[in-house]
Parts: sequence; structure tokens; C-alpha cells
Amino acid sequence: MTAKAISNAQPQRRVGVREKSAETTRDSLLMAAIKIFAEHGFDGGSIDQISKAANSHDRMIYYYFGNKESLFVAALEEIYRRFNVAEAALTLDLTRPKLALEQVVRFVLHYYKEHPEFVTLLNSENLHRGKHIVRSDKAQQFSSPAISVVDDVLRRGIAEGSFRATVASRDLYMMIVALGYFYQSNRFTLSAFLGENLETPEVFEQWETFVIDAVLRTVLNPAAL
Amino acid sequence: MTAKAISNAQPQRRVGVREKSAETTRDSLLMAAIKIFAEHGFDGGSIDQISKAANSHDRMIYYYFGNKESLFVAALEEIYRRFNVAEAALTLDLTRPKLALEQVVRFVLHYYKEHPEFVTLLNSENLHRGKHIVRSDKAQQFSSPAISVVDDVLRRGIAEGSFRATVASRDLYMMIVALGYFYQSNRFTLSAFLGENLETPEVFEQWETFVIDAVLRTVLNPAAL
Amino acid sequence: MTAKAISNAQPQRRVGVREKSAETTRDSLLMAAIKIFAEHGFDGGSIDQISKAANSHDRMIYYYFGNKESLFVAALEEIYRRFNVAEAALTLDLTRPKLALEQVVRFVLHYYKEHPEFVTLLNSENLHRGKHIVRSDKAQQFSSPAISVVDDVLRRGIAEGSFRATVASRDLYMMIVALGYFYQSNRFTLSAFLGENLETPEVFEQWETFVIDAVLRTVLNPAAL
Amino acid sequence: MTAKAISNAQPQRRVGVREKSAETTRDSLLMAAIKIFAEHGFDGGSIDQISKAANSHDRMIYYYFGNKESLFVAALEEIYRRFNVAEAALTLDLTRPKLALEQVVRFVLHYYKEHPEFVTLLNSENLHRGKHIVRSDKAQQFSSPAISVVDDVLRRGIAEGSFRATVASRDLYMMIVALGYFYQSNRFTLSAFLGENLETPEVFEQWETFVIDAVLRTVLNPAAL
DNA sequence: CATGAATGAGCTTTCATTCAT
DNA sequence: CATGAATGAAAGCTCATTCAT
Repeated sequence: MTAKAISNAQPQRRVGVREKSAETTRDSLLMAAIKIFAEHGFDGGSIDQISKAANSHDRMIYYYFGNKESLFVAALEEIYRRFNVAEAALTLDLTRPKLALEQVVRFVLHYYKEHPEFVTLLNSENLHRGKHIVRSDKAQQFSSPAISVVDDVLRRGIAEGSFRATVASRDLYMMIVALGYFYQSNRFTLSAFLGENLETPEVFEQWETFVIDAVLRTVLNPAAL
Repeated sequence: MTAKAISNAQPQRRVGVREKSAETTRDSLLMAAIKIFAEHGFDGGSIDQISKAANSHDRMIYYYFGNKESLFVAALEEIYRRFNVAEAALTLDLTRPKLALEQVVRFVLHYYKEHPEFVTLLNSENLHRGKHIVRSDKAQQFSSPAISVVDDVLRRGIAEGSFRATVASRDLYMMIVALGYFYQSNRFTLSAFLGENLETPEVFEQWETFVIDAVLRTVLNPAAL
Repeated sequence: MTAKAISNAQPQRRVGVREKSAETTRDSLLMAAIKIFAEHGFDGGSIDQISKAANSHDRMIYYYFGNKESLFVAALEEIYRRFNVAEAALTLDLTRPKLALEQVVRFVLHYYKEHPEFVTLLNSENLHRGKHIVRSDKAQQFSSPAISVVDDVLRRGIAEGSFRATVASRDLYMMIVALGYFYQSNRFTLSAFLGENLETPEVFEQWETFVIDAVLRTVLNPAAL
Repeated sequence: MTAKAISNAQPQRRVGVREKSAETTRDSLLMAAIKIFAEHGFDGGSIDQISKAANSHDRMIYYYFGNKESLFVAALEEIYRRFNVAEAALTLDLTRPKLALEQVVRFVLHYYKEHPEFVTLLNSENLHRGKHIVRSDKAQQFSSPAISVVDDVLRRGIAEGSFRATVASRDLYMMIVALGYFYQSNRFTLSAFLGENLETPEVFEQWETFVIDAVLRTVLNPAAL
């Protein structure tokens, strides 16, 4: 699937090359679905909005995806795929575990910031108690890469002696993700309640520094601090 | 629950002897709104569902709250009020900052676990970019108690010498909340991806222990570890 | 009923003098009804709009008028009463029938222009095939003064010899009213179709001159032209 | 009725063999809209009434027209189109201007009598201050034919010497239309007030005779009377 | 004299979806 | 491969009106 190739798919009508046309329509519907579901949630986003955003028709969604739920599942799978692609491109210097861990934290925080649809789609899915994702065959395989990256770094640090041996990679992974996710997910209510706009670069950087510090202090042997 | 304290009670009247008083109708609509909005979000929850859950009628919601959005705002205000009430009941031993901080973490994690509506309502509000809460006059005052509790503990620990002086109370507050919130908010997708059910007591306790540890390591002077 | 005394009846709450209070509420509801029904018609105007415009409550309309239809009848009667009051104040020089007829035309055209509610309420009533006005005991008595004025002038002119004897006063009355009413009633669609704004004073005056001319030419003996 | 000529037919398609073609559905909705709006006005006529009168469903109105207002605009355009079609079929003997003018008056008065929907729809539109018609691209072009017919006759009469040169065609047009329109539009309240049923053929004919006389006396040179 | 509470039916509009080519 | 047409249910909301004090 060539996701990047289809943004602004306005003139997809009468494309000329017959074989490409189908893929283009399907893809632009999927892109539109991600956008609309991210903005309005599963319930708030309508089939009509999506098909219009894709310069297509309601009927095409049923043609390609069957129904609204399956379209949502496809959207979820697509954003996870993208996350994994981005993460795979992350090259860590495992010989320096502390630095590598810092890189992981930075990557996660920036990815969430630059891909708010990732956060809102997952929120929508959790509101529905994960009922869509369990229908996906690909669910399990999505998470493993992410957690294994953390696991790799953690093992190296322990082997090296700078990291504490009692930290579970699952907990460390969840900690990093939680601190990145929450900031993005709740930035509107937080901004209102704290009286401080969390969307300014300065506040974000301050948070990033704090999170790196907190993660390292959690993981490092006191001697290595 | 002290109904009189509830906000926006426009139609004031003598309570009288009537079986189903106005106070009851308004309150049961609000309780139902919290329940339904928590389960289905703002878009997914319908006026009809709510009025039926409250054994009342659609029309009454408009009579007491004006429209769906104002009802949602009232629901948000109510759950924040409840959180603050619960937090106010928390008695901390400020002479022992480390223990007090642990108590705060435990309180937050348990409150989120036992009040999932708090999490889902806030998620729904953030999906709408905080547009409802900015309409609330009470927004600002809600957060201050929560963050000031953390601030108090932090100051004491710093004064005592056991806590590092460079930690911002806002960051510490957000860290605690993030680690509690995320676990609850994303437990369904996390369970699916990790292949492990996060709703079992054992996993929760393990997480709680980890969070306490992480928070303390972030805050404590290395010497005090 | 002191209709003129109640415009801007905002501070009618806690009026002090007990007896006046009721009349004030009833009157302000009636004034509001005329305004709202005139602007939105019988169907388009709501009980709620009216009671709010009168700084009162829905319930009061039922208290004073019984239901929406009776309120509309009361509004119709009131505007007819006002028209007759205004017409009664018209002093004609019957010794000069031609001039008197011109005065009648001017009066009618200006009354419609300055009382658009008269026109829109009657239109609304005609849309309902006059079903409300037939319920009014006062209906018949309303028209007689108006037509008798025209009749008086016409008789004088005929007696004098300047008017043609074959003109029926009913037709003459309808002609005058039609030319005044239509201009006001249809000014929006006419303006759109003619591409000329009929609400400017110049265009109105031009029309007035034309109507006077047309009426006189219809009535006068050719010799008297 | 030539359905293809109707405006705004967005969903174009092959007519096919289906029993209830789209053309039929759209048209019957439009016919029903004219009927219902004419009977109850814009506010009084409901989408439900219209769709049922057309043996169709609410949803189809939104499919073909978008919303209630656009349906009303389409109805307005259609009745104007019909009027113009009828007028175009009117063949006048311009060599005899006096007779031609009489024909125009007769045509207008009869058209209004036989098409009461024309009157009530325009009244409804004027109640809304012409807000719908200004949205129509076709507004301007509708009136020109009507007024140009009057203009043609008037010019001929002036050229011939029988008509006065100082009469404006716009005023003459408005006079004719006003006298026809008002009789039809206000026949219910007029009947009530005059105590005389304006719907009987005799009274109508008497009025027609009077109007022809009034119009001619307004236009003719005294010498030609 | 006035009001707060309640009601059921109706409103316009949008929903996800299927039919028939 | 794609489309125009159609559908029934439900959405949020407003309607005129009555109850009970």
C-alpha cells in the first residue's frame, strides 16, 4: 500500500490507468477515514463525511470495506503499521544504553505529537472496550516490535551494569508510552485546568526533559546517576 | 451526594412534598448522563438513552440543561467536583513526605480504577478539543486542589532534604496522573497488544508498585534512595 | 385597553400597584403576540417566543388567552381596533370630494407602510382561510367604518356631479386597499423581480402619486378630469 | 408538464425502464411541496406531509433537494416558471392596444384565481422577507417577461395615441397584478368583513369588469374614453 | 395571580445501510 | 468498477399544552 502517494487525491476521477484507479479510491477512503475518525471518533465520524473527504461516495465504502466497523479496523491497522514503519527506521546505538533509552523516549514523544490521529483513534477504540481491534488478525503482531525495542535496550543496560535488573520491560514500555500519550491525549483539558497552554514548543520541551530524566532515574542504578 | 452543591441549578424552587421532586429529576438525569456519556462518549451517548436511564423524558433534559452540550458540561463539572471531594478526604502525613507521596500515587491510581467514568468523560472532552470545558466558569478552580496537594508534599520533601529541589510540581503532578490515567484509559488496546489482561488485580498491583517506585526515584535525592 | 402605554414593558415585575399588574402582563403578552405573529406568521411564531418577548412565561398565555388560536384572534382584533382608531381620527373635507378621496388614499397607503404587522397578520389569517376571524364576534363591526368612509366620499362626489354614478363603493374601497396592501405585502418579491428596491421613499412616493391618479381617473367623470 | 426543464435537477441519470423512476420521485415531491406549502405556508407545511403526499419518504426530499428551504426555493421557481409558460401562450392583438390590455387584465385575474398556490407561496415568501428567492439565480429572469408584455401593449397604445404617455409600465404592471392578487389573497378576511362571499362567480365577474374599467380609465387619454 | 414541573407528539435532519442495475 | 436510488430508524430539539400547587 502506498499511503504516502495519495495525499491530496482530488483528481482521482478518470485516472486513465485502469488498474490504479481502484487502489486509489480505496486508499483515499482509508486516509479520509483516519482523518475523520481521528477528529470525531468512531461515533462522531460519519460515513458521509468520510466519503466526501475522499471525493468519493458512501457506496464505495461498502464496496471496499463492507461496513463502518471494518473501515475503522482498517484505519486502526493502518496507523499501527505506520507507527511500526517509523519505529523500524529508528537506529539506536545499543552500545550506549542510556543514550539509546533517551532516543526511544524522544521518538515516542515526538511521534505522538506529530501524529495526533494515533492517539485519538486509540482513545476511540478504548471507549469501545477494544471491540474492534480484537477482530483484527494483525493486532498481536503490531505491539511486539515496539516493546521489543525497549526490551533490547533494557537488556543491554542491565548487561552493562548501568541499569537496574529488577525493571520489567513491559512496565518501562508502558511508562514511556503513558508519559508521551497522556500529554498529547489530554492536552486540552490539562491546558484548561493548569491555565497553561501545553501546545507551545517550550512547554513540550520542558516536559520532554522531565520525562527523559524520570525514565532514566527509574531505570539507572543509583550509582550510575 | 450533596445535590444542592451541584452547579447551574437554574430552576430553583421549594422542595415540597411531591414524590418525584424536581431535585430528584434533575439529579437522576445528571447521574444518567455521567453513566451514558462515560460508556459511549459524547457522540455515542444519546439524549434518549440518558433520559430513559433516568426514568424520565427527553424533554426534561432540555428543561433542566438546555441542550446536550450543556448537559455534558454539567456532567464534567460533577465528576471533577467528586474527584475533589474524594481528594479533600485524603489525609496525608506531611511529616513523612516520602510516605505521603506514595499515598498520593495510590489514591490517584485507585481513584481512576474505581471511577472509569472520570477517564472516559475526559477523553471524550479532549476529542472535542476541550470545547465544552472552556464554557465552564468552574474549570480553573477544579484543578488547583489536585495540583496543590502534590505541591505541598513536594515542598515538604525538599525542605526536609529528601526530595530533589529541581522537580517542578506541575511535572510531578502530570507524571502521577499520566501513569494512572493511561493504564485505565488504554487498558483494552494494551491488553490486546501485550497479550495480557490489565484488569486483573495482580497486574494492577504490579503496576502500582512500579509507579510508586518510579515516582519516588524521580523525586528522591539519590542519597535517600 | 391602554395599548400605547405598554411598549417596552421590561420592568413589569414587582409593579407595586396590584390591580394594574394583571392588565400589564396581559397587554404585554398581546403586544408581543402581534409582533411575533407579524414577523413569523401564526405557524412560525411560537408561544415560547411570545412569552419571552413579553418578559413573561408560557403559562401566562394560557392563563389569559386559553390557547394559541385565541391569542391570535385577540391579536387580529387588536390590530383592527387600532386601524379603526386611526381612521376615526381622519378628518375629511367632504365638501371637496376629490380632495377627500385623495386623503383617503394617502391615509391607507401610509397606514400600511407604517403598520406592516397589519399586513402580515392578515396574510397569515388568509393562509388559514379566515378560520380564526370567523370565531371573532367583533369581525363584522370592524370593516364597516372603513368602507363607510369611502361610501360617504363617493356619495358626495356623485351628488356634486364630479364622480361617476356607476362606481360601487365596495369596488372603490377594494381598489384603494388592494393598491396599498399589495405594495406593502409583496415588496420583497417585487423588489427582487423588478430589480428595484420598493422600500425607498422615492419609489413609494412615485407609487402614491400613481395610485391617487388611478383612483381619481376611475371615479371622476371624464369631464372633471 | 415538462419535467426536464425543471431547475436544479442535480442527480442526472438515464431514465431507464424502472417503474418509479427518479424523475418521477423528484417531480412528485416537488408537486407535493407546491401543494402543501401553498396550503400551509413554509412554516406550516411539514416535510413529513410533503413526502407522504408524494407517496415517498422524508429522506428523499433531502436526497433530491438538500433541505426544506431549498425545496421551497424549487417550488417558488416552479410556479414562476409555470406562470411564464402560461403567459407565453397568451396571444395578444397588439394592433388593438385597448383590447390587448383588457386581455392582459383578464389573464392575470384568471390566472390568480385558478392558481391560488401562486398567491399563497408568494405570501409565504414575503413573510420571510424574500430570503429564499434571493438565493435563486433565476429570480430576475422570472419577472421580465411579465412586465415586458405590459410594456409592449403600453408602447403600442401610446404610439397609436389612445394611451397617455405619462404612465410608467412598472406602475401599470403593479396595478394590474395588485388588483388581481389582493382579491385572491385576501378573499377570506374580505368576505368576513364585507359580509359577502368573494368566491362566487358573480362577484368575481363584477370585480373583473371593474378592474378592466379602472385600468383602462387610468391609461386611456380622456378623449379615447 | 403566578409558577415550576411535566408531557407526548411533532419537528427537520442525519444515520448506516441495501437495492438494482 | 461504479453509481444513482431508496430506506427505516434514530438523532437532537421544539411544539403547544396540562398538572399541581
